[in-house]
Amino acid sequence: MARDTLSNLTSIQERRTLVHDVLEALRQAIWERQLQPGIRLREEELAEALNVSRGPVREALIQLEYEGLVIREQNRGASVARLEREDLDEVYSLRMALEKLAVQLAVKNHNDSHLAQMQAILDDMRSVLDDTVTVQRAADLDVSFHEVVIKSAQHKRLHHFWSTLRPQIYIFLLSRNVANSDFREYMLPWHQDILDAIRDRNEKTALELIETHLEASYTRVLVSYEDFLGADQS
Amino acid sequence: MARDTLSNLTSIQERRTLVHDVLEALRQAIWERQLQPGIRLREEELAEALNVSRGPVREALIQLEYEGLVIREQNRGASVARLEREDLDEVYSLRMALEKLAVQLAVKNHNDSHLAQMQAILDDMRSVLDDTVTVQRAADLDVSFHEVVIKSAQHKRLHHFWSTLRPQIYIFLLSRNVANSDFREYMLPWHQDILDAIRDRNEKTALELIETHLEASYTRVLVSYEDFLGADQS
DNA sequence: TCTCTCAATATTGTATACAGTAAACAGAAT
DNA sequence: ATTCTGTTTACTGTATACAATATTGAGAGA
Repeated sequence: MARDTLSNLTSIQERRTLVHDVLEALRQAIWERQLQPGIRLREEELAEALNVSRGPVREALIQLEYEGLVIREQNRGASVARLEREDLDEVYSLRMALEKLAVQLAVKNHNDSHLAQMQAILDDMRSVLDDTVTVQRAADLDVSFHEVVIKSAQHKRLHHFWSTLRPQIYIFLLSRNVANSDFREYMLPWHQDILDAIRDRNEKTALELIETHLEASYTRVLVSYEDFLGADQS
Repeated sequence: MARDTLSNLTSIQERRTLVHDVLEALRQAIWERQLQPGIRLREEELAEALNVSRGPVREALIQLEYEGLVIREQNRGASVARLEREDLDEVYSLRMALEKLAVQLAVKNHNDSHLAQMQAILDDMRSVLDDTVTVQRAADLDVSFHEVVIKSAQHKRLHHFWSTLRPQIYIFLLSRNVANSDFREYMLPWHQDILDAIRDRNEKTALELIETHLEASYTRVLVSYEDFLGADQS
């Protein structure tokens, strides 16, 4: 059999573990607010609901604690984290520090594949501009772009740290009101500029852009997230 | 009973879990190279050696993976991470990004307790200068000081991220040759300067100092760690 | 009525047992 | 000799069962 034939096969999906499935289920439930902030997460209850045993659930909860979506206390179990305004500040200040480092390295270390991935996401953004875009879709595209930037830095630990922050970033982005024009107006050009600066290996510009972009993102999210928190008190 | 009386009691030691004990045992064994890089860590073997069941061992291995001391692969188990030169680069570049942010915040957010803790560590450094200092003691003091700086930033997630990096930082610092004079000559004055800048709320100076200090630390560790890796090939 | 004590209960922490996967090896076919 | 294939083995992934802890509530005493 010719090698060419083989190389055309799409690689089989990597075998998944129950921990992985539980993680996805819980993250999504938290994102969608089916599991509201403060609610207790009993291992056995979750295990029954998801048709698995306590072991995988327990491991998933440990990882969710790392991701900041869950709080765990000794002998008292886990609960969904309440993300307050200070948490938004923490996440964005850390994000800023990590992404500044990422951009500096990306300018040096990116390859064509990274640029192509970024461009593909920008194309997706452009293609959905006319449609009615859901917050989820907008947040997906936004987070995805930044993740490629992080990847293009080729720094394993940086990527790992940022990935830990990602689920929380996603939560904050979900609070954005898509009816507002920020997505339509700014999402595409901002990210395009960042991509250009990375492609041109212009470190100074890239740094300035990521800084401005994240500051602006923070300001916008702050407003919508405080509305969100306020509306939640009911 | 008067409140004053109560507040004088030293808080009882927090009840420890087996995961905690296993973590300490494994970290120490890795630091002391009883568990050498690359060696396989079988859950059952470790469980027997430590007189616990596989559960706590498994959870400890998950956390050690987060700390970069252990590699885990699907259905293939865990092994002690091999920290190469690139890993040193990654750890130090991340450290730099995190500690720069920390110092900026520390200048604003520190309190008297933090300053006192830093000063206490400097006093310890001074008191051991004449003695023969072990690498462990030197690394302990060094890492401890930086941890207080991080704490004084009052940023939970920053502290958590840095703590994840700490065990690796410690490993690299352990490679320093204490016979060299760097510890005696530089350890104390450098850290003293950083403390002073934080106390004086001089952000610009504090930032410059932490940057210079970490660059210098990196350069010195790089030399000794490459010797260390080289000697290890035997 | 309030506080304290003590049992009952619920839930996590830990141990053990079973199932599934992947590497290692031996033997057969070429 | 070398490659393939089936079987074994060793280990992790998962489930279940037991122990320890913390919270709750009811009753006794002040």
